[in-house]
Amino acid sequence: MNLNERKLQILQAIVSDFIRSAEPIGSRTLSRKYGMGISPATIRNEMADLEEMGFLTHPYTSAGRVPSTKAYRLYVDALMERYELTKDERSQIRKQLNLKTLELDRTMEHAAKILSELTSLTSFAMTPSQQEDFLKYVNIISVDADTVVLVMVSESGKVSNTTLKIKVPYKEEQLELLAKVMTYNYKGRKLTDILTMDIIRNFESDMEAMSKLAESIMPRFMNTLENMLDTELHLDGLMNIFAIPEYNDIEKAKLFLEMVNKKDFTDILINRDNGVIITIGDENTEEIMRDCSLITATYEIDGKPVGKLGVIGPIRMEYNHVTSVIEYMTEHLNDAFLTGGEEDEE
Amino acid sequence: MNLNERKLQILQAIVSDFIRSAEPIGSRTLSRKYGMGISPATIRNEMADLEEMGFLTHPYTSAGRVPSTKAYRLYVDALMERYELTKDERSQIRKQLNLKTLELDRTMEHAAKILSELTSLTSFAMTPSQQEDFLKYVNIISVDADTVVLVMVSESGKVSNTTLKIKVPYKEEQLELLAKVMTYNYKGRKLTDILTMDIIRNFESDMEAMSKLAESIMPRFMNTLENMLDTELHLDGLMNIFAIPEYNDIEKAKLFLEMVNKKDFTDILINRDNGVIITIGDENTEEIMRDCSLITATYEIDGKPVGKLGVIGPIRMEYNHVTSVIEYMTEHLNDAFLTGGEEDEE
DNA sequence: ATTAGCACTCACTTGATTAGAGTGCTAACA
DNA sequence: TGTTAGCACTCTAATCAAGTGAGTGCTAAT
Repeated sequence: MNLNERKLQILQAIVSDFIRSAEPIGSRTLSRKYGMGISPATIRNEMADLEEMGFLTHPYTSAGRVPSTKAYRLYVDALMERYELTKDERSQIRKQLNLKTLELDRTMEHAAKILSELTSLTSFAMTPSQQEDFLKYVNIISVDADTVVLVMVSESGKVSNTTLKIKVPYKEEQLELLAKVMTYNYKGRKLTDILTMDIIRNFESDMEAMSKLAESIMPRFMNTLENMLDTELHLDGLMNIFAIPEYNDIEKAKLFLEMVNKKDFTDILINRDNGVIITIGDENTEEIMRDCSLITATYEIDGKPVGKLGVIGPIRMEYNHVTSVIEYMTEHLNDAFLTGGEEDEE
Repeated sequence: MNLNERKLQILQAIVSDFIRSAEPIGSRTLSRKYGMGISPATIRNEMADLEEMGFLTHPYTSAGRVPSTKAYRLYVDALMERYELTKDERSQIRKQLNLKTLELDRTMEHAAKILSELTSLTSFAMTPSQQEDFLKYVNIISVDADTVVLVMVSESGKVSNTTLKIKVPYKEEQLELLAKVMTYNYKGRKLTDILTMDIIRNFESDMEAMSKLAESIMPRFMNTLENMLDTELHLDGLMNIFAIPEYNDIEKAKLFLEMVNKKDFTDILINRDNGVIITIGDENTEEIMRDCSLITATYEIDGKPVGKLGVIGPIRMEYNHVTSVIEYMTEHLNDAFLTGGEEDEE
């Protein structure tokens, strides 16, 4: 038995109808709705075949048919027709991504927001991992008699700061000097290298006069450095889950929301391949995501893949629409980062 | 008709029972459970009185009684017995609040987390409004040929930074000088004043050589300054809502989650009085919060009330427990800020 | 190969019945 | 006069039976 043209047509109709309605669809309805010149009985026969081949299932004997993961996969790979973004959608994306700031964090926040608005799903955007980043500048600013702010800037422009109390007496000039020395020592080093460098010890002992001061600052310095390496995940459209019939069950909605808020979820995203990746239902290896579909895409800076964005929702999602939006967005993000916010003014 | 001792006792029993069980309670059950030596019939009579006085209601003729807002109010003001925190609870609070950092943001995040964990409710913590803050230091750091990071530190230790592209050519020394001039000009000024100062214009025209540079930086400087003035709200325990029977309805849970995520909610919190404030059900003026109770408290820095934290949940919440936790936390926060993170090490 | 016809299945709706918890009222009691 | 026992009554929630309708699978006719 093989998939002839008619079978594909029927399967296509079932999948796209089910994506819209979330209701199992029967032979009679299908025949009426998509009047393809064949009787319900014929459709029934074809459906039986498709079921045997694993593309359809039955919730119970006399319910309509429901597509299986395999059917969605075929649909995504071959059956679905490409969705052309409307003018409004395009302009909304361009407008919102038209970066006012070069700050990745805020841009990503925006990206997630647009994505969830356009797809009515839960979206996410990850800032890039900074593993390959270099330290650029360190400064220590005195705020108070015993309080200082430590500011670090990385090559990629990420800024991190931390406030701490100094328990040893110090002079402003000492801070300034220390900051200069730190900058001098660590400038151009990979953040990850600094964390493992012995240089810190040397440094501390070298500078007799300021060793106490350095001692009280270094642990926090390292700590903040570590934080700079963390990727950050922005979620948006969390509440969209409530509009989806599949999650019209309090328990399911809860599990979903807990899942995406867990750290595991970030890890899952980090470990996904680059490019636009769609995993449907039980194609997901993680047990908890078995009745979701996940679409992720990579965006690039200077042609290097650095962060990810995408959506997560029910298996029954509008794959064509969602992928179109995501593709358009990543292209536009890439551009935005390349041109470097040329349009930085009102 | 007035509230004699027995009526109060009965009311107290009803409220505390209902807080635990969420089920309307009848005379017979009450008599059995809290064996207060009077028969169900007598309790019924008293209940009828209490109902007439507006302390109890009936969901329908033959259901048990349910406390009204008025009853909760009386309960909170006079009836409930103080809850003593357990050793575990105390130590958990102290441990978690034992600030490793002096950063308000992170501390508040922690505070919200503890609060939601201990109360099983949705909690929040607000960073203080910076209206009374002063600018301390400005620096401009070159990251790239045409990219700079603007760093600002306020007296209170809040650090804000923003990255921007400079379209005019510049030298590192110019940046340094500009930063120095800006610091010199704005240091010690109230953030809000700087925003309205004419001084910017003067400054820009005074420094012929760098006016172009300044021009491209100033708008963003002002912008970031504005952001520094914003209060930030940390929410935690959002998912706790799903464990509460009152919100076992997908629609209600949704409304609740949307409410606390709206900006309005922050405004409501900002506008509340200082100290520990409890508003119960329809005591809340905001329509949307009519079937919630809100408990907020203020914490202080140097004896000055600056931020708020609290919980929001169903009217039927453990007021005694929650208020004890909140009180202990605010005290401890006050201390923590006063001593200034003395215990800043492992 | 396609289709009409038919018996059958199964979730869902509706209505009726019942059990149970609780109330309000009255009359008896201490 | 306050308290209590007794009783009729009310209302929800759970259970059950019957009916409805969309859908299926199979068979026989086209």
